[in-house]
Amino acid sequence: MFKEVPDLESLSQAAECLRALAHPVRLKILFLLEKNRWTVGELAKACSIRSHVASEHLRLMQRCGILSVEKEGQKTYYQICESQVHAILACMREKFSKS
Amino acid sequence: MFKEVPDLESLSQAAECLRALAHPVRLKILFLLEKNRWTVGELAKACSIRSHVASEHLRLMQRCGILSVEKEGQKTYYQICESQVHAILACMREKFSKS
DNA sequence: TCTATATATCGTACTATAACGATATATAAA
DNA sequence: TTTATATATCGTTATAGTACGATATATAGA
Repeated sequence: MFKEVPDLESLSQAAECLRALAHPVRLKILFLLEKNRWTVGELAKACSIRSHVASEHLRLMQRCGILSVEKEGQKTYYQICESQVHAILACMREKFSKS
Repeated sequence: MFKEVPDLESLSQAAECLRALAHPVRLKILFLLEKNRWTVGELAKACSIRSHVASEHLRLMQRCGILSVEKEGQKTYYQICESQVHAILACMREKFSKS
């Protein structure tokens, strides 16, 4: 099996996904979501940001298929629904974790 | 071994690296560099861009430690020097390749 | 030395992102 | 129904990223 370079359309989609990950707060959110789903408010508190800001980051990642949503009453739970994200988080952890 | 969330400094560095990948042309360049080193001009031609634009993309990726340079005469060869990049390219290929 | 080639850099204009306050909506509880 | 809580959206402003033409540098060959 020899590896081709993806076409421009695929490359653009891939770039869009990577841009969605490429923000310190969004990365933190993803690391928090690695094991469990969290609500907007919980994530906002954990990241020391206002919840409407968290909401915008979450919606951005949802739009490009990284996160999925579950509404329960007032609360909205977000979780990772794109399996490749775990591999990318693992790469980042390996390269940047200070241990 | 339990997984911690990286600190903000690490998250910012990680985000910077991901931003360096998150562009269709830069992704294409990286896919081309997957096996061999290429010159600026070769990459520019393969990506249908002017070589000074290629040069800027390459320098950007070099600055954050993704690419390394070898000058030989007039030519400048770039190559991937960050091993995690291969894993990320594999993720992108898996998700976006149309096969 | 002069010229061509390859690459890099600079200044500018354009576009995209991000953060913010204000406001809107939706649910729950009083 | 009124009020509080949780989340989402909007409009604005600030900042960062991108592409471009022009120009600079560095090497090779005539």
